[in-house]
Amino acid sequence: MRRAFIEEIANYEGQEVKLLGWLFNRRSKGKIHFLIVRDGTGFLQATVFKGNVDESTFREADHLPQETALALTGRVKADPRAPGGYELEVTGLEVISRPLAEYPITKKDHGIDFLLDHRHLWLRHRRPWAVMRIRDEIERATHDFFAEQHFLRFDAPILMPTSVEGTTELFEVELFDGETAYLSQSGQLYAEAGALAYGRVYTFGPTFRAERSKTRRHLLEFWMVEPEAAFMTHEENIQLQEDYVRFLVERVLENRARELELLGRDPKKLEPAAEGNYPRLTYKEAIELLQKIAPEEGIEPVPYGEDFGAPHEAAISKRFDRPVFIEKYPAAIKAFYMQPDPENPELVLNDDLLAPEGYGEIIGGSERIWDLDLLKRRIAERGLPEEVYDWYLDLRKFGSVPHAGFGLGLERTVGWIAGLAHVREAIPFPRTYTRLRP
RNA sequence: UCCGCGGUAGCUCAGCUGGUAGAGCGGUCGGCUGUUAACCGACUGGUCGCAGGUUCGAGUCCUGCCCGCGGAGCCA
Repeated sequence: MRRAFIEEIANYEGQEVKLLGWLFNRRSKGKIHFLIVRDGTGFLQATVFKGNVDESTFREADHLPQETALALTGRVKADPRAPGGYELEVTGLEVISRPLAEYPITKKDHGIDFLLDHRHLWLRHRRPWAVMRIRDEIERATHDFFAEQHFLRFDAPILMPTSVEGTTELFEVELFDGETAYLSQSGQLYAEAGALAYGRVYTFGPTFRAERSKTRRHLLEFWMVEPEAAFMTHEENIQLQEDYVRFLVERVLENRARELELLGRDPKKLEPAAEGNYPRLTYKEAIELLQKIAPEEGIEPVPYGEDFGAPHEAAISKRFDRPVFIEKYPAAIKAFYMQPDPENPELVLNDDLLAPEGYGEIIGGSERIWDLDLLKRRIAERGLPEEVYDWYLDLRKFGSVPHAGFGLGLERTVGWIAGLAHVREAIPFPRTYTRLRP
């Protein structure tokens, strides 16, 4: 008999199949027991009728605890009364293992703290299931997109000798003989080496920030996609970002509609982002917009020359139905490696992409300085130690070309697309300021 | 680090002006041939975050501490 996966159960209508999974919920109506079974690819209602199975199996089916591991056999039936439209009419039931204790996650409400304490089990439930399937789709779409665009997957190291930008706090790791290394906060500098070696590369890996952040947008450990391309200009960089984000949203709408529905995420809110034509504001225009809307939004306007806070980003992104670019920030408030704007050297050729509905920044990108002398000058101006950038400066000595790239925060992107209230649900085991376990 | 809120049964919570701690869910048993977080009945359940204080008496009032949640800053 064929083993069926719930994801494809419609293909087996009328056939006898075998299902391997776990008991998720159980309801009984006396002579019919309804078993809700999950197999990882989905959730399916199985019906056990008195008379279809022997007496002892029928009795046992009414007493199985949640999370019993099961092998079921039966016929697949279409039935409008079944959630999802299909169910399994059970003819054989084998218990593979029984829970050894009372399962802690019940059908009713739980607080977020309790659920995160039991994250290893909570992952089995519907909501995390839907989120992880959306995350998987976004990761897969990322690889598909960049492969089509001639990008090489290029893995950056995680142990680093020093900070990339010299600003954010780093986690220290002790190596041998008391030497200190740091966990990567960005793979960008290495991606630049990759871009000059292979033309177009992207990194996809974990990133660490030792900040005492306690917000819905921050994790200590998160995943970042960092494409970097030789000969790419600021304009092309922005176009690439739009094409990429648009592709991600399209793919989720196409392949994960059921998961979005389960999460209560209205796909109509995502459709504009799948169309493209993302609006563009310069930093200066964004400051002016904030001055105009600050009173009605109940926020303080930002003086020219300062960076936006989270409430400002939210206020701007709320004005648009799709992601919005903000470009050309003052060089003074941005990283040392960003290329000056030829039209105004006080500005840099950078951009942030803000997700709509107040989800905030999901991308930060820029054209990089490719002139050796200018880069050295910027390193000196920021008081950064030139010797730790020796290999990075080499990239400007040998065949230097204009190049650009960006970083996309995976959990923030998943959070926005899935409509989550907090990024901690966008990763299997979130690491936050107050949580290291499980 | 700062601001705000909270900690009572395995879970989610109620507990008023101080008077011997309660509901729903879960679990167990029973009933029901179409349930949708099924429903109905019975049974099961407590170091009221910790320490000290006021009081005849503290879950409730006071002081200190611990832990968590939400937000800010930082950023993706």
